[in-house]
Amino acid sequence: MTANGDLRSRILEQARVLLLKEGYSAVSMRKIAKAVGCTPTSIYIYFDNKDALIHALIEEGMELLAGDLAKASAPDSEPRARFRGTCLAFLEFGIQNPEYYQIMFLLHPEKMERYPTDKYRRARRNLELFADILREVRSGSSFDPMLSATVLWSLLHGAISLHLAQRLDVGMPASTFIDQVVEHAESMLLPESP
Amino acid sequence: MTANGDLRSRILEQARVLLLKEGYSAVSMRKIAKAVGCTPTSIYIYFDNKDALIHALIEEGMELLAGDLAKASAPDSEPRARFRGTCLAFLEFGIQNPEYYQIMFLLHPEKMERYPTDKYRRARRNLELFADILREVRSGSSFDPMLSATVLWSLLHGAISLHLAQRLDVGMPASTFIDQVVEHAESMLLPESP
Amino acid sequence: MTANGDLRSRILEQARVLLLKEGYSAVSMRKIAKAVGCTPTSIYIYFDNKDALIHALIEEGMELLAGDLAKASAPDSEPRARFRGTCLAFLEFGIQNPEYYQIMFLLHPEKMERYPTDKYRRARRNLELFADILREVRSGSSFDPMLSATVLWSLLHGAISLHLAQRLDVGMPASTFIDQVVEHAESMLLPESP
Amino acid sequence: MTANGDLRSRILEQARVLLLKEGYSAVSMRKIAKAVGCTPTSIYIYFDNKDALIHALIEEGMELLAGDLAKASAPDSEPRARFRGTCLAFLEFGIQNPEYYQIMFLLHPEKMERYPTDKYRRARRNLELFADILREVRSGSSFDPMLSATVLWSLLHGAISLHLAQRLDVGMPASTFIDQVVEHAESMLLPESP
DNA sequence: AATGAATGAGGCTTCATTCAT
DNA sequence: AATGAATGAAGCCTCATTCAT
Repeated sequence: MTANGDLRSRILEQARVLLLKEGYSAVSMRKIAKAVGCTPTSIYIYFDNKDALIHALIEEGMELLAGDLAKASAPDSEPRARFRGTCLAFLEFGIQNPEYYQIMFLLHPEKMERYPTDKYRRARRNLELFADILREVRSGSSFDPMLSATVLWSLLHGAISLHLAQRLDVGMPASTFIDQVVEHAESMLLPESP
Repeated sequence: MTANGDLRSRILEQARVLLLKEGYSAVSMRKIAKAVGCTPTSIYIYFDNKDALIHALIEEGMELLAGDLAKASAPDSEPRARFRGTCLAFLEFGIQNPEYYQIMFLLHPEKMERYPTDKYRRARRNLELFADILREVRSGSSFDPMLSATVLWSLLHGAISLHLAQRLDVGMPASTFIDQVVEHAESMLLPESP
Repeated sequence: MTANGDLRSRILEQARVLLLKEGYSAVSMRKIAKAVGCTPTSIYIYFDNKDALIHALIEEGMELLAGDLAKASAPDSEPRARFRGTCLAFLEFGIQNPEYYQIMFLLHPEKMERYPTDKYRRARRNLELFADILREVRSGSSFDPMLSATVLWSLLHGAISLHLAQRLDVGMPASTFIDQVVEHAESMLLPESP
Repeated sequence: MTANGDLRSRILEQARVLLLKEGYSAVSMRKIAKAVGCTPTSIYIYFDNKDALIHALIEEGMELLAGDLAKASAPDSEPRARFRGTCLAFLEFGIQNPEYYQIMFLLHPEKMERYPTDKYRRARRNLELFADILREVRSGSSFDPMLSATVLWSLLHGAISLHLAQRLDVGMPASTFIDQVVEHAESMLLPESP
């Protein structure tokens, strides 16, 4: 029983694996159960329904992303470096964890009817983090930090989305693209270095 | 007799409506048929299968977008204005036609197995359009136009995606956000105007 | 129009091709129409329904088989040779024309509800042919020719059926098997040659 | 609660009944479910898919036939009697269990795509049984037992097939025909008894 | 804590056929 | 002589979920 973790976490794990391998619409209670080695019914012991399971997964992803971003934005470095580092951390989270990213940011709320709205507020915090960094790095100049953070988020989100949807030029390595995105983010938001 | 217009276009229309109201995964042959007021079988008179139907919709969307972009990028105006106009046109297309945008740019190719690859090339042309405009507006400076166009596309795509997913600050009017995105796009890609 | 025969015969031809390529249950009015290059509706001009089409095909097959058997049983040769030749002709008809053989002898009458019973009588004539040959070759001895012919038919039919169902030993060439069947037929029905 | 017996065997039973009444191609999951009194979905609890259901039926038939043949070929009788008895047992199995015989020997492998090949090997064993008996009864004479067994099988199979397809002379009682087949089998394969 | 049995709804698709033109 | 439009029935199968045990 304790051998390979408790059932709840094994369910989440296999759901994630399935998500990664076959995409959201191919994830079903049945398939998860088969992958885990239990019955579909057992899943309902730990999760009210399929949405609740997905939400738990989103929760996990949020935690992970929050950790990555916190590390990258730690105030022990020069502001511009923190800006770059945080952008990079976000981009890399999306590219390294496509299954989390998909359910966290690519799923339409229409599919998440039963998702308690307050959970979404958590995503807002990432925005505030970006706003904070921008405030610091552009101290003095007059601008709307939340608005700029939103635009920045758009850029990063768009870059990840296109990459995950495999709609980017196939010839270009991901790392090159990511670097370029960060560079453009800088020239978009940071004052020309002296 | 049932109503007006030929069945084929009514099918496409209702498919679009459903797409808009309930999202891609809720669009089914049965539901379309019910919305149109015909039998599912009838749909197969006009479309080989579900994918073909979706692809016809994509085609329509591509046509529409191409028209919008062509108008906006017409060479009868000053380069910077064309840059702004084209960005705006893309953003507005996405926001005004969420159902088209979704199937055109948000669907994973995994769901589009039967989509002929040459159709995807058409999407690439939009990228080239942006690259052309960038080349013109930044003539002289050394940079990779396709790469910058890709980053620009990421920004625009990200902005539309977040808007469509209703993940933007609810307080802010869409037009404000759009304007800000275009402005940021300028400062990201255009040389500081003297 | 006259270029590639009239529609009726082209329909029959393509039905036969389909039957051969994909088996009975894959033959549909739609597929035939597509293969012919006309609409399913057009088929109904020449055939009342699907069964009628199949019956026409059966008719064709009966004609062909009758021809083959008539040639093989022509009274210009020695009785034993005619016996051998006629058996061989039947076996070869089945193996060379699996599509005809299938609908002529392997389809259950339950699927042929609308088949006029008098058509089946035609098949009986083949039986009589065998009976005639047996009568001749075993002139004098007392036996029931029709009964023996029926048993002979069973042997030949069984051999063809197993071959067509690919249930025979894969290692053995068809011609070897056929020869053996004829030889066994002889020892089953013909008096030991002096 | 619905009735008696566990659902799995009731499904198999009704499938058999349908097979008998309406033929293979009329056997559908829906019809089986309706006959049993459950939903089509329930069938999938016990069988992975339609083929698996049919294969289970084939399995049952194989078991039955194997039992019949084993009893008939038991080495407690005189060789010639065993020969006769085994032929008779095969013929009677086919005539008494038309629904089993149909799926076991009359279905084309093309319709049995998902049928594991090793299951077919089981059918081959019947052939070996006949070969063994022939070896014994014709000890001494030089002949190919497997080949002769195959021809014998053709005869028996053909006889059953024609009977099941109702293509035999309607006037003749089945038992007469069967007896004649066995007698002819003897004169085909056994040395003239002194 | 977990299962086995069952379901109703719905997924895409193909069938033979008809009817007005 | 031929078609285009349409249909109702049916094909296999998967879904999330529930309920009694």
